[in-house]
Amino acid sequence: MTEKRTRRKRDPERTREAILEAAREVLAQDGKEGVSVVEVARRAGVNRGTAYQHFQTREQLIEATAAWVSDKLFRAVFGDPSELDESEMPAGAADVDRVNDNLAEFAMENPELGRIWLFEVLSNKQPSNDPFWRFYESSFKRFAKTALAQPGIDVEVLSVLLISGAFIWPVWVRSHARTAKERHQMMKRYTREIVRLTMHGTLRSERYPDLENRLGKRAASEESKPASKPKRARKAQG
Amino acid sequence: MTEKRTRRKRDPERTREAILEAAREVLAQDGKEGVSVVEVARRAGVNRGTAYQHFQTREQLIEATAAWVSDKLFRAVFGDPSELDESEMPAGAADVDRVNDNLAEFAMENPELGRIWLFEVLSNKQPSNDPFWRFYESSFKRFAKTALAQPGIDVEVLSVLLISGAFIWPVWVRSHARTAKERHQMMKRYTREIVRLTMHGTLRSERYPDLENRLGKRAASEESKPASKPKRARKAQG
DNA sequence: AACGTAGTCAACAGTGCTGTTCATTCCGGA
DNA sequence: TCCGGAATGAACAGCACTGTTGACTACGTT
Repeated sequence: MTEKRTRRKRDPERTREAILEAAREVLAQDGKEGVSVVEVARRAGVNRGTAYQHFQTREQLIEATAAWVSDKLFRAVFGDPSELDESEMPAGAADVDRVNDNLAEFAMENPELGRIWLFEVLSNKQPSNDPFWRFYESSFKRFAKTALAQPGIDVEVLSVLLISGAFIWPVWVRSHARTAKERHQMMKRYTREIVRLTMHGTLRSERYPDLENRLGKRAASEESKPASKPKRARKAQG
Repeated sequence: MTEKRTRRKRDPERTREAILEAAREVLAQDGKEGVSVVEVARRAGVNRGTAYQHFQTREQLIEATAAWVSDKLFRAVFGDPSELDESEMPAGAADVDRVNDNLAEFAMENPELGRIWLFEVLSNKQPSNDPFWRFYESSFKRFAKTALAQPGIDVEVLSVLLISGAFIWPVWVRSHARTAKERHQMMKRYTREIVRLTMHGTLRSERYPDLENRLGKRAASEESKPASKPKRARKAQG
């Protein structure tokens, strides 16, 4: 049962990768506090001592893993960071659309990776420091300024919404999408709904003059009740 | 420095609550694997032995905490579960709107609670078993069937999107919203953008016949390339 | 005033992890 | 062929936590 030692081929880089890969797994499964060097080494099929040769401490291992994940994500969605010049980036709807497609695809193919990244970013004090997130938001911002976009978009809110959704959809869906084909279908469903939503929303707006009013008075609204108890949903103007 | 014992007033219920409250904190901060009975007791200002009197094992403590959070969420958004009869629930747009408002408010007032709940649910094999999530989705489903809704909505995708967003927005925003007033403003920004999005989307749809086409062929689309490498965003049809 | 019990305290064995050290093996490139 | 370094293995002290026990203390109720 002890499926023991085949001594690892001597190849520092691959070994390092193997350790990071295992760390990624554990991180995805048990979260930051659940990562132990013992467990990571075990999964990587590597001696604990070896792990300590590559990463001085547990903290550094976790950090390196997070950075590694972040980099993978950025590259998958935007390509090589070194060839990127933000000032000359296009901002058409098709670009935004393509970014969202890339994102959805990456998230669907790497559910755990996405989850790790999201949780990790959100547990920082300054989530907006993450390169991917900054880049995503700023490209959206450029688009929102064009005449092609609807007026009055709150880019920050929308970015949070779309990024969160892209990463959480695959996690949600993983129970009923095991094959590549199924994953592809689920990815399509997601991107399609995003397109539909961005094109038409969910309400037939002509029927809701009162909601339109609510949009009128912008965030400035302070007078309204501070509200605390759940306002029970009652019969509508249907 | 040792801010020692003031022996706790004898009140089992409050003590239990205090422990759950502390467990919630730790859970929010360090995740499931980060919860230790020692730390929880410490934060609750309670002897470790006392914690073990209320919860037999660490596992049970965590479980109880998760259940407690889930219940709080449901009540905050939908009210008392016992008075709820799904068959006679209304499904107007105003109801959906109100549910989203309640959700946004709760999430904004309890960022950690929301985060815990979301992560906890997503780490289950069958996330859709969660009462809140089921209820949310089914009420949305009823709405989508009415003539007030846009046609072709993918309710499941949209539910994931909106629930995720509602919980993650506060986490995202917490760094720049410390006072109740700021939180309220942030909450308003969020709900406003959701209303705007559901009313108008983000694109001026009349300008994008090709995207419209993409909506035409439904999820059935299989012929398209399996796609793996990031399609670099290039100049659009602007 | 007395009893039952919530809460405190200290000690214990057991477990699993961290970080370190040292000896050993063996691979690959010079 | 030989040497440096990659990888293994084992051992160690130290720490933090789990669960359990037994003795204690003070509070609230009856």
